[in-house]
Amino acid sequence: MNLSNIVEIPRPSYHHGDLRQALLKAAKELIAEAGIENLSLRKLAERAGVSRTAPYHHFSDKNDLLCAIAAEGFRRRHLSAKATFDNPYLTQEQKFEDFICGYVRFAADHPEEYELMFGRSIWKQANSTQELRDVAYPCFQHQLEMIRSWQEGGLLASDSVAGDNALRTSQVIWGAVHGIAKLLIDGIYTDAAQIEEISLCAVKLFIQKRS
Amino acid sequence: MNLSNIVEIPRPSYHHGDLRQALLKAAKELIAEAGIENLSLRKLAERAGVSRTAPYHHFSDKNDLLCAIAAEGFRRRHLSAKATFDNPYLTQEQKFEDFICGYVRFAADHPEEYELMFGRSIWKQANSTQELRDVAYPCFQHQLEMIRSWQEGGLLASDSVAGDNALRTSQVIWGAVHGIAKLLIDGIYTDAAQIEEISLCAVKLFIQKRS
DNA sequence: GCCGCTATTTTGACACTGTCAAGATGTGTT
DNA sequence: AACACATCTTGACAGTGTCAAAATAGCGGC
Repeated sequence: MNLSNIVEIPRPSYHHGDLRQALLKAAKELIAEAGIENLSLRKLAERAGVSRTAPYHHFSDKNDLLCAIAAEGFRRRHLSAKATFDNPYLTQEQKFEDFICGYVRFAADHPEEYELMFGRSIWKQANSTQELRDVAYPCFQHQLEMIRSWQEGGLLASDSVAGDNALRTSQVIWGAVHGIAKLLIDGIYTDAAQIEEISLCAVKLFIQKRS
Repeated sequence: MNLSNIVEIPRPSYHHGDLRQALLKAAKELIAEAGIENLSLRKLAERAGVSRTAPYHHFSDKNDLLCAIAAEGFRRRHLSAKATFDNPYLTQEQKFEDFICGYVRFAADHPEEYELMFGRSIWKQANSTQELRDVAYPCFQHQLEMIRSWQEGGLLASDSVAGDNALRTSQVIWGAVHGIAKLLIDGIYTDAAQIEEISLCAVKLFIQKRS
């Protein structure tokens, strides 16, 4: 009945032509150029060629916009991690190594986006959007499943500890890559040249030794 | 010659009576109350009972002030870590466990201060004060020495890896506690109730297994 | 083809921020 | 008493996030 669906346009949009998407794109550019703390809604609006308050009809808040960008980052990371883990041609060890190294490299390659994804502002005090949580939690969950599988495969230790073992192990290993990434990004006592060495050292430390 | 040194006052100070110290104190209070991102120099000045721009005669910058507070945090943490490590009545294992648990507990107990110490703003792009670096680097160095000692004592693995082994191991372990602390503080996939369990799990994962 | 409804955008305004320049005020030294 | 200097205040500026009200554009129905 609807004659206008010959060409599929997700949102015809009245004035601008999908301002929401344009804003997200411009925001990512600005963040890549000058960092998150230098992103202002006004500069963003200007780059999108639109007035200061126009963004407020597509995002309730600055926080809302940041969450949307962060959600994209989680989607990308999740897909990438899944691809490696589901690759049937890789051994357990290779998958684990790729998880560690891939995680740190992801953060090092997109420092500003990573900072946004895990910077405190969007998670602290219930600032996180429903959308962000819907995207991020499956990502966390997937990490947990991978760890559990590596434990069952004997690659990672699974001595009895208090509480859920796989969860605890997952939190520690995630903490490790997260911490390494953060220290790297902030340039504290490390620099980009050591990424690979540190990641591989982490792999060695975590893998169950067998003599 | 100087008659006024009967009572030692570090800085007699003209009007206020050591405003610098008062500002640091007030700043720590405000941060503890409302978080770092809600600290403004104007509110700070008001609480200290002083005009908006008065702080600029004691700190060149907002960043300068933040660095000064962070430096205090590093001093405290350094002393605490040193005390445990130098305690002759503790075994290697106890010291290592205390290092891991103590680190995470420190962050969990003073989340705002920890966020300040390792929040990106003061380290990124050469924002760090000379004072801050002078305090923080010995702190980092001490961590490295502890790790090296635990490796030599056989508590931690020291398989040959690329580059300086103790340094790499130290970066990984520090990364782990740092990451765990960050995830905890930001409330990502964990909460305070799991601190001890996670820390102990980390200890178990890192300690060299002997069968 | 015109009218109204609603989605979209703009203009104006407010309170707040960090920081600078210039002036005022107190303190110690000569 | 007079000067130099440390300290603090007032005024100002550009920038920020966000709200309220007005303007504009596109769609349906008549």
